[in-house]
Amino acid sequence: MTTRLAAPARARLVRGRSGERRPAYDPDSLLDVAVTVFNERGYDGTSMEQLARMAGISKSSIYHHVAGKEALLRVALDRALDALFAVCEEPGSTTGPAIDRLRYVIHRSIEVLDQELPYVTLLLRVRGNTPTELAALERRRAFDRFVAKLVARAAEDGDLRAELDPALATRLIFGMINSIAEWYHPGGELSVKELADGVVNLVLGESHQPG
Amino acid sequence: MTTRLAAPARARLVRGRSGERRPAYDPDSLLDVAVTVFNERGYDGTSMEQLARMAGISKSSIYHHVAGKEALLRVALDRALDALFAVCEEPGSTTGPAIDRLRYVIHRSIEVLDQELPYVTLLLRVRGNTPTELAALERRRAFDRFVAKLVARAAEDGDLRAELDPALATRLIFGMINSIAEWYHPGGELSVKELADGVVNLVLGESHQPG
DNA sequence: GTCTATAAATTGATAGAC
DNA sequence: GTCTATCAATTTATAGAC
Repeated sequence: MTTRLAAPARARLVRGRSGERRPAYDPDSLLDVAVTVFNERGYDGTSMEQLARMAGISKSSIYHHVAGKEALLRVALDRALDALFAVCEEPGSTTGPAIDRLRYVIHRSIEVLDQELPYVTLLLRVRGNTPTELAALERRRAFDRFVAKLVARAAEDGDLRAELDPALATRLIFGMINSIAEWYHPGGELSVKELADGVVNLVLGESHQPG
Repeated sequence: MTTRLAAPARARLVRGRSGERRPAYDPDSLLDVAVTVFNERGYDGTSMEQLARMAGISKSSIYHHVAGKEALLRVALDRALDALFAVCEEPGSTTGPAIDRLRYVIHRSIEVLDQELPYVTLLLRVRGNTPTELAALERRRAFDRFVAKLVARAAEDGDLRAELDPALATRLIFGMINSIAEWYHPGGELSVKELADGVVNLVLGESHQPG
């Protein structure tokens, strides 16, 4: 399945809603294209030439919008990481019993996956080949540590069904959550709520999220 | 963590156990090196030059052993897929109640992950950029279908704890299993048995594998 | 079975016109 | 903001000596 992106028309002048002409490409729409192609072919497997073809502009035009290929990657990865860390700041993640916080973070993480799927998918595939990728991996590890603490506290409270080492449980649970990016399609038959409830049900033995 | 592989000595003549001289490189040991580097930097992110440096031989020497970069990938992916399909043929996967077969396949899949970790890891990261990769993805889907049938039958028998759609359960469970490749180290503190029991415990609600 | 040298194509990125 | 033309470096792969 090769996604066909912007027809050349998209790169040309477009009529705005009041009829004015405006440039078709801002950095954001270019980012959308780039992330889609990166996810399809892998970051290293994508050339600027391919990127340009999919965006419907020439290779050199891309450099008018962004500093280079790695800058595109950095912005994309930060978008995913910012969304994940925002969840950690929400009241549901910082107040109440650890097991409830954990359920909340699992639910919200899956919602972030739904809302920012291409960006999170890209993040999950980063290997650490460049400074940009290493920085992203370090931020991702910080998120993992936040969740691991919740799991450990829920285990101390005796609220985890499975008798599992908390660190192992964290890895397995978030391994499951992250794997969703490989097949989930937002807006499809399976709703985010069904999906999140299913995961919580499977790993924590509860059917519904309170609230 | 940049793995340091073969010292140059490895590429030179080596004394066999009876003192005879023999060439240091056969296709198999080259494959081991290649798969390690592919997993570290990604297949597309690895050049033949880097491969040669890690193997301790020159770039052109590699072409004496294999047809090219993609041939190395194909052999590696087949090794992982052959190991997974072998599990499907084992008696534990083909006889008895579906829930027992499922438990068996989960256990054995994790054992394959342990025994063939670099090869399975590489398989799990394939994106479909080349004919070789597409063929591997198709074989992988065939394995998924085999497991999905077991989950569906176990659900029909009423033997699945979670009230989940079988296809969804399959994806979540094997998403969890596959994610193990991202952090697991064979021969470390966590044994394969503990790991497999932990996964089965978490998703099927059982602590031990019979047998 | 290894090497050096090199081919042929592709890569990320820049210069400068419109 | 887009383009063509181009660069320097890198990439996969081959030729041919030892």
